Amino acid sequence: MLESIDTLQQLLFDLAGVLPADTEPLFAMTRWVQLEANETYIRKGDASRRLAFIEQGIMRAYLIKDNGEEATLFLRWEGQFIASHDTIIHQQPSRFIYKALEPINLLEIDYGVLEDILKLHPEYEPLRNFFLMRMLADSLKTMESFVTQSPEERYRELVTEQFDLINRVPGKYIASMLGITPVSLSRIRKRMHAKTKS
Amino acid sequence: MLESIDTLQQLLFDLAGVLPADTEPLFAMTRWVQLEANETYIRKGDASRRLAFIEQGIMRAYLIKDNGEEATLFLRWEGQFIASHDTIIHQQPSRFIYKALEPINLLEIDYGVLEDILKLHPEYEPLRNFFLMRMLADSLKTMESFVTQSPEERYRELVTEQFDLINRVPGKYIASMLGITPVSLSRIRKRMHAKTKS
DNA sequence: TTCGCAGCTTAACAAAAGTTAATTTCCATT
DNA sequence: AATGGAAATTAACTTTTGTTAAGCTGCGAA
Repeated sequence: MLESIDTLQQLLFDLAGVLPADTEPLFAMTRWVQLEANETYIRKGDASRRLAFIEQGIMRAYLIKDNGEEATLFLRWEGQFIASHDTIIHQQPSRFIYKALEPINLLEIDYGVLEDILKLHPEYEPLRNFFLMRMLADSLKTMESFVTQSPEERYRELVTEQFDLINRVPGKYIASMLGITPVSLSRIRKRMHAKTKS
Repeated sequence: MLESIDTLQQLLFDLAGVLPADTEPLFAMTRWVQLEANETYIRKGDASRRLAFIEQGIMRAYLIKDNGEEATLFLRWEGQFIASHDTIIHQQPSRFIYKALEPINLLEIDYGVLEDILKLHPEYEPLRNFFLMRMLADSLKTMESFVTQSPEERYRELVTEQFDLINRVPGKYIASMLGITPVSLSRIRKRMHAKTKS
C-alpha cells in the first residue's frame, strides 16, 4: 500500500538526486484516497485542483455532451498520474467527471499546496516537469493515433499494447475513447475474428 | 521583430515577478531563426531539442505514414510555442517534420541549454511550466474534439474560432489535421454552403 | 433458481467517409 | 497574356460508421 511513495521517491532521486530522507516536506502534504468501483473522484463543476498518482485501479475521465451522451477522454491506471486539468490548467470548474472503474488507491495532493511546497523546496521541481511531460506525451500519442489511424487500427493497437485494459474496461468506454459507438466496436471485433480465424 | 522578447519578459514578470532587466542570462542563449515558406525547421531523424516561440508565421508538424502519406498533427502560429517533442520528451530522433507554411520568425533555444540555465536560475522555472501547460492544454483540447465531435463539427469550430487559419493554410493540411481526406473536407464545405444558403 | 438489467451483439437502413479518377480552379512563372 | 502544375471540387462506387431497435448474454439481487 506504500509502494507509490517508494516509486515516487525513487523517481525524485533519479530526476534530481533528492534522497528519500529529504522528501518528508512533500509527502507530508499528500494523502491516501480509496474509492470503490463506480465511485466518483471529481464531479462536474468541482473546483478542486487535484493531482494524484494511481497506485492501483483504473480511472475514467469523461464529459457529458450537449446531447446528454458521455464521451470518454481517457483512462489512467496504476503507475500513472491523473490531474483535474480544467481546474489546474484553466482555473475553471471541471467540465470533466473522473470516476473509478475499479476499486482504486490514489496518492493525492492539492495542486495549490504543491505549488507552495515547490516555492520552499525547488529541488522537487523536476517532479512537476516529469508528470507534465508524461501527460503531454500521452495526449500527443492519442492525437497522433487519431490523425494516422482508422478506428480499427486504433483498437488493434490497444489490444496488442494494452491487452489487460480491454479485459478490465467495459467495451462501451473503450469505444467512446476511440471516437466510435459501441455498435461500431462490435463490428470491428467481428471483422478481426473473421480475418484471424480464416 | 523583437516583440516576442517583450512578450516573454512580460510573461516572466507576470508569472514569477522577474524583472525584464534580470532576464539577460536567459535571452542571451536564445537566437532568432527566419525561415521561408516551405522551408523545413526540423527534419525526420533530427536529434536536436528545439523549443521555439513563434513571432510570426505558421508552422506545420506532420509525419509520414507507412503508406507514404503525410498526416498533419498540428499547426502552430504567432504567439504559440513549438517544441520538437520526440527529442525533448522521449529523447529519440524526431519522427515528425516541422515545416514553415509561411515565412516565419522564431525565437529559439536548445532545450538542453535551457535546462542548464534553469539550474543556475530557478527563477525562470515558471516559464517552463507555462509552456508545458500550454502545449498540454492544446493537445487535450484536440483529444476532446476527437471524442466529442464529428469531422464536420470540428471543421465548423475551426472556422468560427480560427477563421484566419483556413485562409492561410491549404485545405489538405486542415483535412488531415481533422483526421479526414481532402475529398471529405470538400463535401463538408458543400454541405455547409447548402445549409447556410437556403 | 429466477428475475431483471445492463452490456454486447446483430440486423437493417441512412449517412458519412474512403478511394480512384476526371475535371475545374487558382496561382505562380514564364 | 499564356501555360504548367498543384490544389480543390465533383463524380461514381465501396467501405465504414451512425442510428434505431431487436435479441442475446452474463451477472448480481431478490
